[in-house]
Amino acid sequence: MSDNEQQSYNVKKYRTPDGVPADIVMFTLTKRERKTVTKTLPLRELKVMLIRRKKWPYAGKWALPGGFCQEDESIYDAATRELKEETGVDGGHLEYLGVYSTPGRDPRGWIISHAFFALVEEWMLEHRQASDDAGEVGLFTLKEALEELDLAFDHHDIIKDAYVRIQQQMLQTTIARQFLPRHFTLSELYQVIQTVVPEFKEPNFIRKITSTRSRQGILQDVRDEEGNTLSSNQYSQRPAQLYMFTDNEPLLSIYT
Amino acid sequence: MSDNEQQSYNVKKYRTPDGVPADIVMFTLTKRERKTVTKTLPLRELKVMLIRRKKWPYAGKWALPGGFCQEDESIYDAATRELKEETGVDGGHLEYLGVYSTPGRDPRGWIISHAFFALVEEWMLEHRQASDDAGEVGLFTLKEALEELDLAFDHHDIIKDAYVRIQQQMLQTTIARQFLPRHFTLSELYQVIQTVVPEFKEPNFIRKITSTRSRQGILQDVRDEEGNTLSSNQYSQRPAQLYMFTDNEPLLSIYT
DNA sequence: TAAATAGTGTCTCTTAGACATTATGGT
DNA sequence: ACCATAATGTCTAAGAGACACTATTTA
Repeated sequence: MSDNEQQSYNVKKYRTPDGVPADIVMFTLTKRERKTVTKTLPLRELKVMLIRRKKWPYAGKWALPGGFCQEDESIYDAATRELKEETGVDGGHLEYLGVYSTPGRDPRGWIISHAFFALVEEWMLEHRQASDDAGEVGLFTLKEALEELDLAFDHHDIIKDAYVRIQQQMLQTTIARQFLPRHFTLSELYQVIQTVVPEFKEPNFIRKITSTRSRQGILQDVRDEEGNTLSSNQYSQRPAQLYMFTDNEPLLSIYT
Repeated sequence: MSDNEQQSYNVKKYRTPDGVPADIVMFTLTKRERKTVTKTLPLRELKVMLIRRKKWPYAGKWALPGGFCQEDESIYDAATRELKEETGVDGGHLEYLGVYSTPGRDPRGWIISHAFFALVEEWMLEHRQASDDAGEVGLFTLKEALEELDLAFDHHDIIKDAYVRIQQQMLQTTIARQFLPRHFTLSELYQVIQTVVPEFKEPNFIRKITSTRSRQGILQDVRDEEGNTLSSNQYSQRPAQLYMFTDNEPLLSIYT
C-alpha cells in the first residue's frame, strides 16, 4: 500500500529548478602598515572578494564566487567546499545569509541561489590569485562594490544584504575576533569595529569594555604563567594591555 | 558570440533538485479566559500548528504546512501564498528561517526545503480547520511538538530552530506586538514575553520599561483626544495604563 | 473589608558620559 | 624634552535591583 503510493509518486510531475548554487560574500579586513609613522595602528579596510566571469551569462562582469550544490551534499557543504576551493583553507567564519529566488534573476533558467558570507584573512585570498590564473580576482571596498561596479546577477543586492548583516553581527556578536589575532589591544578592537561600522563611536571605550557588568565576560586580559598581565607596544609608544575573547556570547534584550 | 555561448549552455547538464518547497512554522499564542476567577489575565500558551499528512511519504504523521514553490514566484511569495491558503488571511508576521538541504531528508528525491515562521492569531487557524475538512489540523504546545510527537521529515529540527529564533526575536525586537492588541497593559506584555521565553524574569518590569532611556521610544502611553491617559481594568481590579508600540526598533550592541 | 493587581518610594550600589590628568615609552 | 597613545581620576546624573509601601477597584 505504502509501496504502491511510493511507486505512483512522480517526482518530475512539476517543473523543477535548474540549479541551486551557493554564492559567498567573502569579506576580509586588509591591514596596511603605515611606513611613514612608526608605532601606529595599521590602516584597515573592509573589502569583498569578487571574480570576473569568463562565460555567459554576464561574461566580463564581476560576480561573487560560488558553485552549484550537488545532490550528495547540503547547501552548507557546498558553501564550505567552495570556500575551500577559493582560499585553500578550511577555516574561517562561514555563515548562511539567505536565499535569492526572484524569478528571472538568472538567464540560465530557474536558479535559486543561496548566499553565505565568510570572514577570511587577506593571505587566504592570495592562494586563489596564484592558483586560478585564468580567472581574474579582485578585492574591492564596499563602496566600490556597491556604488561603482556593475555586478552580475543580483549580486549587488546580496552584497548589500551581507554588509548590513556583518555590521549587525559586529555589534551584537563577537565576530570581531575573526579579524583579530588571538591577543589584541583594545584600540585594535575598537579600530576593527569602526572599520566595519563607521558610525560606531564610543569615547570611553576602554573603560566601558573593562568595567561594565553586562559586558564582563566577553573579554579577559592575557597573562603569562606567573599571572602577570601581558602588554604590547607594537602599535603605540606606551605598551597596551593585551586582551582575548572568552567563549561567552552575550545575550541582548531590549527589555532588560 | 554571446548568443553562441548561450545556445551551447545546457541547463540540464547536471542533476537538478526535484523540488523546492516552503514550509511554515505557524506560531500562535492561545488565550484562554479563566472563568473561575474574574479580572485576571487569561492563560496564554505558545502553540504551533501542524497538519496530519495524508499521503506518502510519512502518511499519518504530523508535519508543517507547506507547498512547493513555482517557477514564477520567489520562495517568499510561495510562503506568503501558503500562509494565505492556511489562514485565509493576508496579514501576519512572516519571516524567513533558513534552508534545509541535508541529503536524504525527503524520500521523494532531492528536495530542498525553505522554512519560514509566521505569527498568527488563533482565529486565523479556525479558517483552515473549517475549510480543509479532509486534512486534520492540530495545535500543539512546543513541548508536545518537540518531545512527544513523531514528526515527518526533519520538521522536528525546523521547529526547534524556529523556537530558538522566536525566543531571540521576542527579546531583541518588538515582535511581541504580533501577539497583542494595539493597546495593551504592561502586565499583558510581560505575560506574552514570559510565555514565549519562560526564563525571562524582570521584577521591576514596569519601572524599567517606562523609565530607561535606552528603552524610551519603543513604547508610548495611549491617550485620548484631550490628552488624558487611557487605562483598562479588563484584567485587574485597579485599572492599568494602556501602552502601544511605537515604530522604533532599538539597535542593540554588546559594546555600548 | 479583604483580595488582587497597579504603581510609587526609598535606599544602595553601579554605570554613563564628559573631561582632565597622569603614565609610559619612542624619537 | 616632546610626542603619541594608554590608562586612570573625578564629578554629576541616571539606572539597576531589591523590597516595602500606597492606590484603586471588585467581590
